[in-house]
Amino acid sequence: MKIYNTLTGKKEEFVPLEGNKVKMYVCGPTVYNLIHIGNARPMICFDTARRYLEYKGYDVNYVSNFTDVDDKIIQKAAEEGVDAGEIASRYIEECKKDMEGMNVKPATVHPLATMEIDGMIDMIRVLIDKGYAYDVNGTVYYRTRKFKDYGKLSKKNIDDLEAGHRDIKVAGSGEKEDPLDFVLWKPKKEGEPSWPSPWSDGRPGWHIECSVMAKKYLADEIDIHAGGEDLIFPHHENEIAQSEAANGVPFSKYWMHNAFLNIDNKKMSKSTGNFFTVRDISKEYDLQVLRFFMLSAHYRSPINFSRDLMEAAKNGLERIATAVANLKYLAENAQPGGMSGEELEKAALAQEFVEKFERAMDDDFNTADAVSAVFELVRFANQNSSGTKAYLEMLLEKILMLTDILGLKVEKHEEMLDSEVDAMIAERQAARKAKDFARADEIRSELLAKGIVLEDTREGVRWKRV
RNA sequence: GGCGACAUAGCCAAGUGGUAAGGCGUGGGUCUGCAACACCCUGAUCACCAGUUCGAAUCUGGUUGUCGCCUCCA
Repeated sequence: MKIYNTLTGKKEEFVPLEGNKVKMYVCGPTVYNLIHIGNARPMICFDTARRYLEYKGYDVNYVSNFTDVDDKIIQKAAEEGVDAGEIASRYIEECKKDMEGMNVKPATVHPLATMEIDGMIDMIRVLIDKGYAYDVNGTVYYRTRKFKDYGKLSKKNIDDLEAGHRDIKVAGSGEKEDPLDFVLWKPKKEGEPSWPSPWSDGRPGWHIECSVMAKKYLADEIDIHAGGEDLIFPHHENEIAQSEAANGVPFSKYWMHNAFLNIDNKKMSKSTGNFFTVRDISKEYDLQVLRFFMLSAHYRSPINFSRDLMEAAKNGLERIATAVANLKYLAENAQPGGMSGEELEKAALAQEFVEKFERAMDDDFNTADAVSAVFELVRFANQNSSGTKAYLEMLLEKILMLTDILGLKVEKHEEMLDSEVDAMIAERQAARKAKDFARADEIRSELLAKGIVLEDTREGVRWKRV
C-alpha cells in the first residue's frame, strides 16, 4: 500500500521499520473547550487509517496525546476561577464522549503532557548538552540554525522565514540569539501551573511535548506521524528539530497531514462565527453521519461543511443501513443451507467490490473511492437479495466488514417493540385487510409522529426509527 | 513577499496518458391501496489558451479564479 509522505512530497510504498508493527503518533487536541468539527477531521481520518492498517494485519501502536497545559487552558481556568487541571480533565472527558460518538477507537495510549514533564526536562537537558539549546534567565530556547535540516518538512528556506518576519522580529523580545529560535521551557507567571526544572519553575513549550511522548510510548524513530496540515509549520518542523537533534536518528519515516475542513469555503474560526463543535452537530445528527461526511472526500483535500452536505451524507448512510437491515431480515427468515453454484458465482462478483475497496484504501487511504465500492456492493446486494441463508449472510458480512473498516456503524440496534406500537401495527393491518385505508393511514401518521416509519414489504410490515 | 494546494455534471466527489466511478438531488417508470424501501431509466468532454503525443480531464508552458501555510490553531 502507498502513503503520501509530506516529507518527500510523494506517495511511497508503506514499509514499517519493524516487521508488521506500526508505530503511529497523531497530535491530539489542546483541551480548553469542546472539540470542534475541525478537530474531528484528523481523528476520523487517522482512525480510519489505523483501522485499515489493522485490517491488513499490522499491529498498530497508536498514540495520541492530550495537550493539557497551555495558555488557552490557563486563560479559561482564570475566567472560570478554577484550577487549570480541572479545565483539562473536564474537556478530556468531553472529548472522549465525542470520540465515542464518532466511533473513533481509543488510542493504545492517550498520554497527557503534564504527566511527562520529567521526560521533557531530560530531553531539554540533552539538547542543551549537545549545543542545540540555551538557557536565558530561566527560559530555554532551541537554537534553530544549529539544526541543519530545519525546514525539510515544510520546505521552507530558513532565510526566507526570517525575512518574512522582520516586522514581528523588531517587536519581539531581545533575549533570543536568533528570532527563529523557539521556546522549550518557559518560566511561570504568577498563578500559572508550574513544575521545577534546572532552569526555572515553569512549564514546557508546546513542541517538546510531542517529541517526548512519541519517544517514550513508541520509539526514537517511528513509522507514521500525523496531524492537521497547519501543524506542518512550525509544530512538526520543530518536533523534527528537537527529536532528531536529541536522538540522533530520523524521527518519523512517514508524515501524514489532513487538509482543513472549511465552512462556506472559509477557514472555520470563532471570530467570524462560522464555528461548530462536535457537540453542536450531535444535537441534530447521529455523529456517524459526520464521520461518513468526512470520509466522502480524500483526507488531503479540503472539505467544505454545510447543512446540505450533511443531509446528503445522512441520506447516503441511510441507504447503506437500509440494505444492511434488509439483509439481516432476509437472512433470518431464509431457508438454511449452503450456497448454490449460482450463489457462489455471485459471491465471487461481490468479492470484486471488496477488492475495489482495498485498491482504493491501498492508494493513500482513498476513502471516497472506497465508499463508492461499498455503494456498488450495496446495489449489488439489493439487486440480488434472494437466496439461501448462507448467501445472504455472505453479502451482509461483506458490507459489515467494509463499513467497519471505515468505522461506520450501520446496524440498527434491535429495539424492542413497545406493546403499544405492536398493537397499532396490528390494528393497521386489520384496517388494511378490511380496506379501511383511511384508518390505516391515520395509524401510520400517528406512528410517524412518534418517530416510527413503516414499510410494507412483500415479506411483511417492517418499521424503523428515524 | 516566500512556499504550497486546488479548479470534473444542480450539489458532493473518484479518476492522473487510451474516449468520464460512486453518492445526494431532479424528472420518468416498475412494485404498492397509497406511501416508504428497493430496482430500472435520466445528466458533464473535465476553468481557459497554447503545446507534447497516434491519443490528455490526466504531461508541459501560460492565463484566470479559489484556498491554505509563513503567528496559537486540526
